[in-house]
Amino acid sequence: MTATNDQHGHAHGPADLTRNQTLVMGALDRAGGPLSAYTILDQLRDDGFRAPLQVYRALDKLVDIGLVHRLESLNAFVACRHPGCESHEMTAFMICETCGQVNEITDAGLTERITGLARHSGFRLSRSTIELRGTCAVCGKA
Amino acid sequence: MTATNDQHGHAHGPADLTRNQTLVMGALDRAGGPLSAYTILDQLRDDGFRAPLQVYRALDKLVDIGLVHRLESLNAFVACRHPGCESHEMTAFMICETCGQVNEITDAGLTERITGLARHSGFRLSRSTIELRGTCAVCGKA
DNA sequence: CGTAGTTGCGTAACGGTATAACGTGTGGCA
DNA sequence: TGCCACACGTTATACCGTTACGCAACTACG
Repeated sequence: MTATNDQHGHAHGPADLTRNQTLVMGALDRAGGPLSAYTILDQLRDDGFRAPLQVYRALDKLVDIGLVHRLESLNAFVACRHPGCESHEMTAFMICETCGQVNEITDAGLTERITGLARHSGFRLSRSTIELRGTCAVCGKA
Repeated sequence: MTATNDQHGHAHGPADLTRNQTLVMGALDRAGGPLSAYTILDQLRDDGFRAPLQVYRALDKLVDIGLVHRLESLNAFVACRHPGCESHEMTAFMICETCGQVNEITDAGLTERITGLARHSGFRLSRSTIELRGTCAVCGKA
């Protein structure tokens, strides 16, 4: 296990993950695409994971930190492509229904349009889910 | 138009719903807001509904026709506010986390922005999920 | 020191969401 | 007549997520 994942550490920073959080993050990084919580659980049996809650607790924290996104339309989770960036509240995803590839995008114009719509209605925005389904360029060629 | 899907006879138009579909649609209309499939099931026990599949089959069809939307972030379903309009592939929802009110909106600028993003990536769009969470104007005043 | 508060962890049990697999009946049509 | 497509009913099961409980470790503070 990596040296910096610890319960006793006090570093502020994204590297400040517990063992379970590190394991879940690793599973998502290895996958390079969306995984369901139960798939993650299965992949971490050998590391001592036994119950869904171990996965969900880690995921909750990782989403909170901004290292992971939840895809509502898939009931799945995916590692953030550009962690460290800010606007995790307004991220859009293009999900290819053929190959399963997920493309994460943040577009200033889109963000502006949506915040404008909300403001216009007097709606105070806390988070947004924007998931586009279809066929990616590669699969579309076939 | 190939088939009538009404076992009792007449064959025209969007009002061409089966008994189960009509009952489910009625439940959603009465509610005036999102309902989970199991809530619908409970409400239709007296009409002979006994199993989730009866609800899900009706919902699938209603969503297909465009009379009902699915809210992915709530695992719930809501009657379309303006049935008959076309762009059901690009509808956005503002969901108040305080009162549960759902506001359905279609904005030409937003639609254009998103189709533009997709086109730019060579992504062929089939459907979209746009769900904004937050606090509505009424609840925000309190 | 002791005690209380906080956080993460492990386990069991459960509840909510959705589908698979099977069989029935009906109407349309070659 | 046989075949097909469609809606329906029922049982069982899979998948997703949470509640509730208790334990251990660290922190803060008197």
